[in-house]
Amino acid sequence: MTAPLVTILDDEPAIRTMLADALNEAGFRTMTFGRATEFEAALRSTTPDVCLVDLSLPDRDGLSLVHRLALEQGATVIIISGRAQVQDRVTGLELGADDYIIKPFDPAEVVARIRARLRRGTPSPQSGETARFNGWVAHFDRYILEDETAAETPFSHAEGEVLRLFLERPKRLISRQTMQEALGGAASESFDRAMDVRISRLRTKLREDPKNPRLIKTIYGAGYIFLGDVVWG
Amino acid sequence: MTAPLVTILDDEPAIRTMLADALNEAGFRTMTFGRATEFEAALRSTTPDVCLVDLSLPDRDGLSLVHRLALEQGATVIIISGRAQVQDRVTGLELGADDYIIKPFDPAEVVARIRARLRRGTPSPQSGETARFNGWVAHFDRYILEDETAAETPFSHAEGEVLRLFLERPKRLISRQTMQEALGGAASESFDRAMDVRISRLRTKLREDPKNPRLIKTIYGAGYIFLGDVVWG
DNA sequence: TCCCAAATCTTACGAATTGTAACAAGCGGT
DNA sequence: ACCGCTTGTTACAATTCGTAAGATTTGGGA
Repeated sequence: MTAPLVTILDDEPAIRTMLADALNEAGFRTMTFGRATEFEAALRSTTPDVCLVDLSLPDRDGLSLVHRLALEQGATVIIISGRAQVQDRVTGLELGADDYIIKPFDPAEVVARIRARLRRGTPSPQSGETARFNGWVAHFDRYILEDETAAETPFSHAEGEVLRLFLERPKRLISRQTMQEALGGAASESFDRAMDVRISRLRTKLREDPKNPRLIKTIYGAGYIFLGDVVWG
Repeated sequence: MTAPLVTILDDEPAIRTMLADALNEAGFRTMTFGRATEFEAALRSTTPDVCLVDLSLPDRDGLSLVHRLALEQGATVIIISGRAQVQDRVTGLELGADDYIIKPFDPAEVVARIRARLRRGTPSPQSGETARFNGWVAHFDRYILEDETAAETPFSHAEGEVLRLFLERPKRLISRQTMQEALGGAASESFDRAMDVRISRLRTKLREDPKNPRLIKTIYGAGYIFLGDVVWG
């Protein structure tokens, strides 16, 4: 568990050292750059956990750099800028920045904001065609569930909807209401055991022990939680 | 693929409607609350994607609410506050908030910041899942209590709420009052043996000797004290 | 020490919620 | 039309959890 690496890209040396000092003090590793080209060169051999980027760079348009970093590389980007207009902040964030800090700033806040980003862990896999979880592989393109012995169990469309919902929000409470909406959407109000039946059938295919389900937990009066460790792809 | 749900908790109606309008305009679903108790009640049946919380609430300390939301429920929390000191922002972020926006704010920026959070995907609660104490391991993610022989005893949601409360404040008096509020939040009203029953059932699962409880001790006329040596993680 | 009222514990019961087997309707293929 | 599969509906079983009420404990006063 090495310390997270934070890169600092700013053309003012004073700001670079101020940030680097504060971050080192807080237990991070740091790398500083005065020009975008240096920074980009370094990116080829390192993957920072968080990139601090000043928008006013001499050699390159900061925003397009942010865009590339965030969208193409999936990096966590925090903009530091002297431009304080709301519109600047909005466009910065929309181009993919994770946060936008205005100069002058307090290093303590920068540290706190970096920590807040890191707490959430890095990127998030988005849903695709297959997902692995706890020995199972779900193939949504083939409507097949595969166990660790490669035995295949087909699942239906309705079951797949429920399963996908669970796999997209693992370890979070999914309320009955949101599940209703996500599925048929038709709010047939109180008389809807349909959802329960779908879940029951899915549980059977996942070979859940009715007395002690390990993957799909019921929270009485609230909803369900899917407890698998999901990896999409 | 329903629109993300954003909850707004603020005691000023003008701000609530301003935010709700902007967010609806931007394509989000919204729910607004003027008091923390209402909000907490709603949380039992819904899981918002992002929670906007104003720190200056009439009926509860906003920071502790943020802490609970962020750490225990793993929710994405954005603080909106009139307190502009750096120290306020740092503590807010350190307590688990994902962002901190200062009043007065521009709704467009709020929208942009919410989008930035959602882009990263909604995280699942990572920390605060298990706690060890006196030979037991409580798995809050699985709703299971494990003894030293690895035998598993499931516990219900209501029991888990009580257990979590104890494990968070070990060796400190927890008054009946605070326990009531921490649990259902339901008004202290008149007859509330419900809490006693929850505790009784929890004691049974922890195999407490009724004559001589070692973990959950009753302080006559005051409340309870949990005596275990708790290690979280 | 003994007694009593308040506080707390426990047990039983029931309303609400959830699980699931069985049946029926719908749909596509033969 | 028949068959097999999917999926909703219904009916009933199982679970959760609060309420009620009697049992037990506590602490103070006689």
